[in-house]
Amino acid sequence: MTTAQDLLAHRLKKQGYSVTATRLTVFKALENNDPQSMDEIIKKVSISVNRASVYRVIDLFEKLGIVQRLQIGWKYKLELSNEFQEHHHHVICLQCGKITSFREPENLDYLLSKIAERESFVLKNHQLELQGICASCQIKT
Amino acid sequence: MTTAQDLLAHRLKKQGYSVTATRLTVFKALENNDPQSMDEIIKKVSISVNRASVYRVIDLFEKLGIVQRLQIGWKYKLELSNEFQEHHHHVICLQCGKITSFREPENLDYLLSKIAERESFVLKNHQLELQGICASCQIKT
DNA sequence: TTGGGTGCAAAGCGTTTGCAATAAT
DNA sequence: ATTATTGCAAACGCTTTGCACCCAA
Repeated sequence: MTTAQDLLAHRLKKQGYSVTATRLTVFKALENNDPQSMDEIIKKVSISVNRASVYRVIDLFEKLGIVQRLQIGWKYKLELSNEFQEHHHHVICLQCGKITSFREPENLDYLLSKIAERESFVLKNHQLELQGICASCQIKT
Repeated sequence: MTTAQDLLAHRLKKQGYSVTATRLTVFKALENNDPQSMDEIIKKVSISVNRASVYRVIDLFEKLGIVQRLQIGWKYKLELSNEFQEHHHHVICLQCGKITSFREPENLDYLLSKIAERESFVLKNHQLELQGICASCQIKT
């Protein structure tokens, strides 16, 4: 069985980067988690990893397509990319900031391929983000 | 005939804000333009408007739903929101950064309303952004 | 062994803020 | 006249960088 961490190690080596404790630690902080702010990640690993290194690791991970950033209101958050967890989208509550994930809607791919074709683009990636008011915030007011 | 600037003035007054030269200037810098970085806007109006004021105006505009921000790679860009120019989405070329707009795809609203319902969210807004390689960059390589 | 990776502290840069001057209603 | 708005310059906070040390291959 291949774990996500094996996949990470393989990916790093393939691109000529070392598999280090620092990189594994940051990866674990991201694994199986909702999108997190840089600050949350830094706090989570701060016992063993320096702030500057977190930035460097995230930079590298993004360059290698291991993490992706997501705009949540004014700030961005980070999460593992599609290869490391199933491709999905988000609904964000405008009131409490709660983030819920949902799977790729069925017809979306077809919809997007048509658009890309019309615009003469070769499609590489896409984001679909929804904002609204979540169930519990609807009750509150 | 009602121009976009009339609409802006009306919107400001309705919410209890003054219609000032500064706000009009920033608005004009945004009008009929592709998404711009904060820096581009600042440069464009710098003869008459101070940097700090641009930030304050953009803040206000965003709070009032007049502008929206858009994540383009690492940085964000700003453009007028749906009320001031037709609701639309973007395709961004990963190679040259060119941004092309396209209209709301036909079935998208229905698709999204179903998702929102399933997640018990009241839908308020959404973004759909595509990334790919544009026609002229496809030729280059 | 040796070149990439990391910690540390300092620098950089986009953004925000306090305050006095100015303009809008 | 009164209150909101703006310019200015300083402060702030997130992010990046230079350098010496350390560790993976």
